[in-house]
Amino acid sequence: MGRSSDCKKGVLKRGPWTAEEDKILTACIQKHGLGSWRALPEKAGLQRCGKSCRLRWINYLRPDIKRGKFSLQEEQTIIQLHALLGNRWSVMAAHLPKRTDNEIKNHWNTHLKKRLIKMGIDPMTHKRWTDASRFPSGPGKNASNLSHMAQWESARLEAEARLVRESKQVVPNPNAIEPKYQVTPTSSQRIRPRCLDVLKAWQGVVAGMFAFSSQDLGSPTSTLSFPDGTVQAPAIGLTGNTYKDGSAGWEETAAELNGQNSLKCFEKPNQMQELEERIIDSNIELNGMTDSSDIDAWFEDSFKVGNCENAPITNIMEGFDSGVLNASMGVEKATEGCSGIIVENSIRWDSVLNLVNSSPYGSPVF
DNA sequence: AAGTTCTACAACCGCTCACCA
DNA sequence: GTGGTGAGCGGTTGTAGAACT
Repeated sequence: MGRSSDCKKGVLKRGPWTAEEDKILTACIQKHGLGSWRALPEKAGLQRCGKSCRLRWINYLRPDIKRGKFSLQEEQTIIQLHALLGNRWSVMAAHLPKRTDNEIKNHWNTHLKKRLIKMGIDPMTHKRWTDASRFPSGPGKNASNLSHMAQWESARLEAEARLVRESKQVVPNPNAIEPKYQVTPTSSQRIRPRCLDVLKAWQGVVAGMFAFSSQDLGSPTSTLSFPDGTVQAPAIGLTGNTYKDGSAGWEETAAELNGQNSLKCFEKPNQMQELEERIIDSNIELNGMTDSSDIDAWFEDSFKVGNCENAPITNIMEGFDSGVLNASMGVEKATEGCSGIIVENSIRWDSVLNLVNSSPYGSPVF
């Protein structure tokens, strides 16, 4: 199907937006709310197509956008999400509060992708180009992983489909803008899940791979320290977090855990309750790095060869039981897998790479 | 100082999907 | 069931400014 771009019709203005146009567009949206993008330019008196207005608003003018440099946490999250999701920028944006898909996409293409290439890592597969021996390639392991991956993918698709179904009944605002700008979506507006909860579950599982020692102060990766000290998990899209500039982040994500749509993929409510309580009670800790050379060094160091003898991937995947995502089990097993080891950055990133290698990326659904 | 190349990112384009008549 | 329409998504392009020669 498809249709021709309405931007081509007539003599509509194109190219960079002027401050005056921004002002007009913002004023119009403040006055009338978000309705039909197609009708908006005429309403506002702008010589732009609706599509252009939408893009300008979503990527630049929207009040809830955080601009500026990406934090290390954000970069880590992007890399991990990219490994899991591929180029699904909008889904990634849902996991990076106040960042737009366009911004994430640009940052990936201009920064992260290049850094990975520089380090000899294929940004598409997230595998090293050279040292293939580092990845177990025995048929048995592969078959095992594939089987688990199939389970995981099945569960993921099921949960995603369910969320989409449910989101059609509940009507959240898809734009996550300040209340004063919010409008009730029309029936024709598609409601997309703000955040795929199954990803949280995945991240919960992934969290088990990063049972960092509190002694590991050299890393900028934030960690969660649970009161009972049994499980530590990174704050990767899963929990509250604090950026190095002091601003709080991820509250929204944490808050979502309390929401009615949260973590429906967990069939056992007590598992989620436990996780939820731990998140709420957790102390967020961030080891900040401010110097860019430190950051580069860390980034490179993060991908240096290391090894965790008790490779957690298989264990984690075993946490999936017939499509039921048993995050708790995954965390425990993974934690156990590397217990007693002072986990260094290299090992941590090895885990990321290992995870990536076991991720369903590249399958038709991704 | 001038010309060239590189980089970052805003904006556009074409496609797909969901909704509706 | 079918086709038109609006909106969203991801890939790509255009361009301004920075860095380099």
